Amino acid sequence: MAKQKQDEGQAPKLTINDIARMADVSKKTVSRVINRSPLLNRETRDKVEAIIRETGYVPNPQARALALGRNFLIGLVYDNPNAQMILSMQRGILEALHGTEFELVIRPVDRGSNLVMDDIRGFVTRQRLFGVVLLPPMSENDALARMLDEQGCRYVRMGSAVLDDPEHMVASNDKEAVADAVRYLIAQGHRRIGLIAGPHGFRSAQERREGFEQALAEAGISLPRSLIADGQYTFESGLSASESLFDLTPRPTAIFASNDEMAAGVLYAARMRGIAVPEELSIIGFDDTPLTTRVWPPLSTVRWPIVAMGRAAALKLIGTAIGEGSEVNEPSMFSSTLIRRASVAPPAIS
Amino acid sequence: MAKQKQDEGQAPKLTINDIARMADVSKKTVSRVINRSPLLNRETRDKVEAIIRETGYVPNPQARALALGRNFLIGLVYDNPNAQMILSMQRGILEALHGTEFELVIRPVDRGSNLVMDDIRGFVTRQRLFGVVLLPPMSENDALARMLDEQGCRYVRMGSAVLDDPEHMVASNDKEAVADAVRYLIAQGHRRIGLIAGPHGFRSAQERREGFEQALAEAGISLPRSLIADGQYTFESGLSASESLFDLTPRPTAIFASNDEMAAGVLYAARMRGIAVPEELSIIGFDDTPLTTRVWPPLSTVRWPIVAMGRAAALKLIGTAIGEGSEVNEPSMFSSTLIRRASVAPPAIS
DNA sequence: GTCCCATTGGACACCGGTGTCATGAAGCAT
DNA sequence: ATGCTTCATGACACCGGTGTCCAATGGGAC
Repeated sequence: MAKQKQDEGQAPKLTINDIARMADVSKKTVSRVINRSPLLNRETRDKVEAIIRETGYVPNPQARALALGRNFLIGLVYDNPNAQMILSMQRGILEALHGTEFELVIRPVDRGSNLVMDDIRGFVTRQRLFGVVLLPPMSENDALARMLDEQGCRYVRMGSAVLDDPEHMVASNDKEAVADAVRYLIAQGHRRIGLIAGPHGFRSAQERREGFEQALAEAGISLPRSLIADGQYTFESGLSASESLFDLTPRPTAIFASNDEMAAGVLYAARMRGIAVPEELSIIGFDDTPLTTRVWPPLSTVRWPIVAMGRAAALKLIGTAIGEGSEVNEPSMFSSTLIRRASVAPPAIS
Repeated sequence: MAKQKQDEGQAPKLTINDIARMADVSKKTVSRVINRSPLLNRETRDKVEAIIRETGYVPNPQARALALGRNFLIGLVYDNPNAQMILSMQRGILEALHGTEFELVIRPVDRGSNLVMDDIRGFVTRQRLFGVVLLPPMSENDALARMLDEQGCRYVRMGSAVLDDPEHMVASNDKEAVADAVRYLIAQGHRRIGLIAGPHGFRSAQERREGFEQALAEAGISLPRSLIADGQYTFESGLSASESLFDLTPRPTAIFASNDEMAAGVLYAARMRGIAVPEELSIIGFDDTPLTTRVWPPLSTVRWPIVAMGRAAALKLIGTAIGEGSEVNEPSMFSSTLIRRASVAPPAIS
């Protein structure tokens, strides 16, 4: 059977012992070469390195992990409808991991389920993950953070929130960014501005709402409750939330949606009602997903540096591992910026 | 230092020896319990299981992998602009992996680079992956398949292609699905139908093109070369490809774009030119991404069962591992279906 | 009562690396 | 020439599981 496998042409896996034998040194010496130990004769090192290169030997990561008592797997935990965001995050994390021996293991979870906690616990303990990155809304769960601490699993939370714990948090200044966006609407002449808020319990939703309210307050514009509609960060919720805003008299001349999916919903709803964008209605979203440039007119939005934040999160995690005494100097707070596109114009003279 | 770590409240990791001591049996017996060995006294089993449950003991996967000579990591290799597709694929794979001890490790690669091959080789050998799922266009690389064979790494390719190797392939019938879509356009009365093809070298692009040509041939409609424009599966390429089709006289009354991104590009281009969709131009895309329902009018498209295909791919991979003699019976060929939305209408009477 | 077999559990080596410590050789001062 | 330190290397145990093989136990057939 074993022989048969060989016959299938599979390369027989080399071990450190094979290399040691070929180089006529002890396995420990080979181990020293692999780990760049400084107390090695240059000659010996070269000899062993040559053989490693020739044979294409790669140390077994499982054995290494076992001996070292830690492994090289980073987990990404998410529950989020925004595919583009998650993929960008994955990309950022992987950029940071590139060239290291870390790999990224992913785990989408179902926030709706009561078993999330157990699910994640199983995830980190079963594989003994080195660390995890938590995406919203998981990152807002403090019990989860405690559990990870207990399990001895490092973590970094991604959030659009206050920076209560820089070591474990990478955040963007959503509040200020939204305030900027709304100031822009006000500068264009809008006074009746609707908000489609994100789900209750999401810190990002709350931050964005506060930014919205702040900008209006600054300008001395009153904000009747009716101008705030609840959304769920989904296209459909944006669609139905707009309906209620459209029914108001007078109708708002601009709407800020707490994410792009909902902004697209607003645009779609406007189209169905025959409301011209941007002439009769200005729209601003949040996230700068590709969707914003696919629809007509392209949507103004707030862009946050997802990839850079993912990279920073990963570096925070592994920094403590590879950090040679140097502190982790990754920035923890990132700035979002307003992207101006054709979905905003001054309100029609009324 | 070690003590300090304890003080931080990290749960001390239990080993099989701890459990053995507590249960007053040998470690091998504990191992037997874990692996559900059938030749165990019921009493002993219960006793050990109780202790495992109480203590929350989880076997160290690295040690397990080392002893077993194989690990429990599945890789997903992709290079693809379609975020939604990749995420759906991840979801399908993870559904299949759920409840097993396998985890999913992801690796986006840059097809443009000459180092793709080395990159992937490094990926599978460094981590000694159990197997990988290859997404297009990686799945079309036969040299890659050979390399994986050599490395002793199982693989399953996802493709929209002929089923040359059911054991290693999960495919959808793109050709027939596209032919159906085009037949639908013909049935609506269209005779001048443009094609925006996918990138050269992509099997999916070729399949879709063949389906397109086949439907026209069936209907006895000639296809001048000018009605075929090249695209790159990106929104921008769809945009510019449409320009050349719009410049034709007479202008095509319908366009089939080989994916949704490009179809969205067509729609956008039409909007800029003031061409009404669907009155003056019908559009059909491919993939059924959420984008299709966000734009106006919603795009007709071809839906393929991504999640199910991902699940099938993963089951194929691990089936050989957990398969207790039972052959892997996952279907290898999946059907795509035409989704009719508002972007198609009979051509204007001309 | 004896023998044999089936059942159950344990001792031991092993997977492929790493840490600890000892050993031998070389370099230097005395 | 001797004694000491320094450097390079190797022997060996260990990480936490699993496979092999053998011993002990108990029950049934004779």
